[in-house]
Amino acid sequence: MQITLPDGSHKSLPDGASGMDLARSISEGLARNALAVSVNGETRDLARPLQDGDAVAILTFDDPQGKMAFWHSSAHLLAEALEAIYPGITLGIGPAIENGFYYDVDTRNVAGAPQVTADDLPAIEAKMLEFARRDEAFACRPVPKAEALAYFTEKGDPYKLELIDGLEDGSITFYTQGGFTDLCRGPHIPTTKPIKAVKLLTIAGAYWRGDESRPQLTRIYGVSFPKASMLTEHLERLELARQRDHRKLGRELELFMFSDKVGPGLPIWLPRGARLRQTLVEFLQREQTRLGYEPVVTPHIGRLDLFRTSGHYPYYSDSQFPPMLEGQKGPALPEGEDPEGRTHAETPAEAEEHGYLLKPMNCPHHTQIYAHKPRSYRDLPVRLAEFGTVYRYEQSGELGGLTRVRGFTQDDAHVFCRPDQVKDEFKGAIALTMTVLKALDFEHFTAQVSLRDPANTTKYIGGDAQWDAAEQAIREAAAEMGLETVEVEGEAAFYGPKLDFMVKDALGRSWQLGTVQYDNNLPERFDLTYTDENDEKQRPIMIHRAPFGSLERFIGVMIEHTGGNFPLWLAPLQV
RNA sequence: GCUGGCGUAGCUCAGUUGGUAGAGCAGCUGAUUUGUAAUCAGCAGGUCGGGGGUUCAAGUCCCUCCGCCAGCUCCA
Repeated sequence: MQITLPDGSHKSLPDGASGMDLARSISEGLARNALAVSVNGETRDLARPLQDGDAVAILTFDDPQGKMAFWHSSAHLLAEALEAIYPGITLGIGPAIENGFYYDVDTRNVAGAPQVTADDLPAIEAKMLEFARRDEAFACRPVPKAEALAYFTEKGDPYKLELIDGLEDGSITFYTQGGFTDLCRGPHIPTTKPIKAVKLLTIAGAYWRGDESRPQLTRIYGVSFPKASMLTEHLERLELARQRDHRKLGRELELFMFSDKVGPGLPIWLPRGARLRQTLVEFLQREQTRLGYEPVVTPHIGRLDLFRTSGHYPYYSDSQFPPMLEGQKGPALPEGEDPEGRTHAETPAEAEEHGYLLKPMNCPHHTQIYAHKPRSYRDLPVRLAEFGTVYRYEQSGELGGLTRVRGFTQDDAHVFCRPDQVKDEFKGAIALTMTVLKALDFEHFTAQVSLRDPANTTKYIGGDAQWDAAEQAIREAAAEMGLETVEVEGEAAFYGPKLDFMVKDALGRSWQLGTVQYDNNLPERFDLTYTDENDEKQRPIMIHRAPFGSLERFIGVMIEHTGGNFPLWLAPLQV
């Protein structure tokens, strides 16, 4: 049969040839830089014979699908090399990711139970390249479930068995290259040959299936390219990114510091950093004043009762600094979970405790400002803004630079409004956030709408109708502001859906900056009301919003975004 | 919190098989006034993250805390 390729050239294949055959023939030199083919847009399951009318595309490394197939194939190559060097090693999963690939492995059953360390990586790379040069095909074959189980039982690989257990019989495929066979859906490049340059970058622990209670595997991260020069460029880009790391620039530009004596995750602003920060604050304050926000100021601590009412104490004790108790110290907190995934319910002894808590957020305080006098529907929306410093006891392993800290200042505001004002308030908050990002030259950010988990609606408070309305209001507000969003189910807070702005740092890690959140929980808990036009009490909706998110994280990301070359109006050191 | 790596002057680093700490830059003093970070000379600066142990002797070995980094888990 005659295949017409996208570049207009023709290729003869025997009748009944499959997509795999085509891929194989292309890799033999028909098309330059070809890595893979897709048939009708699909890169998997190419075993089917090609038919007239099939749309065939040749994928190169520049095509996202081609790149993914390339990296995924590199992950298999990594596994093959590891098996060769560490006989008896057991394998978890090995996918392609945004910037390369990884494989999770367990060396417990290897003779001597060696740890794979960074020193071992060059030898593994060498082995991968050695295998790659053999030009082995990535051969796909469907396997009945029973046979798949038998294969990995024989091989002694519990992780693969667990994976197969969760698969439908008939949907299982194996990929084999050389002497290595893996459970895999594909897609892969036709042969190992194009993998010309490999760099294994880091090694880290990762829980099996992301579950803290399961064994921790060794995860080996790497990248690979079809040309050595591409790897060199990639590594140079990584190095440039490291030069922009805000922790490095923050020290060199004398913007902020940390002190072991003060404590981990507690940034200290140096004169230049404080000046920069102050300029940002003044900028946002001006914008907010124009938009009808009213500044308020509240203390850094509050009574335990305030946080009992808000629900933050003691449920989230794990992520808070311990309370300052008056009188006797309270009992140790018991283990346990409640349906909302909170740490534990309050014991009678704890309910008797009196004392104060460093505020983990500003909202409970702000509810008291709203509640200090009767509110009319004519007063709404009430917009209370505060640059409020909050304290959260983040896990030690999570701290890093300015992007994840234990004490930080939110450019917080809470809007108390009527249900019919929700959409407009979201629009206002989105507009403000976009204004801020634009003023600071952030062009590339994403926005995520976090919705309920449809599979588990019981953990959310409030009725379906209210949720539907809130989710719809956010969607419409974003659409009307021209904001492109990605919707993610199951990411909503238990008290309401939210909209988050995300940006990436120098190392490609995604951070949430600005946020707009719908809340029907705190108004209920604090029994907030307003009087409507019929002289009846109504419950306001509360909207939390922070265009920067936190000053610390925002400035951290901004340092990396600008490489320290701030817009002139922000530069702390002027000529 | 977990796995792994790391922790020597303000910064970047060197310190060989354990024998009582070095360099460059920055700083200070003096000289030089010279066309784009990087002139010359001199000086100062470290209880080698903290504590404990082994040893005649520890930056170097062991234990234990603390902190930093990568990833995982988490992120109200």
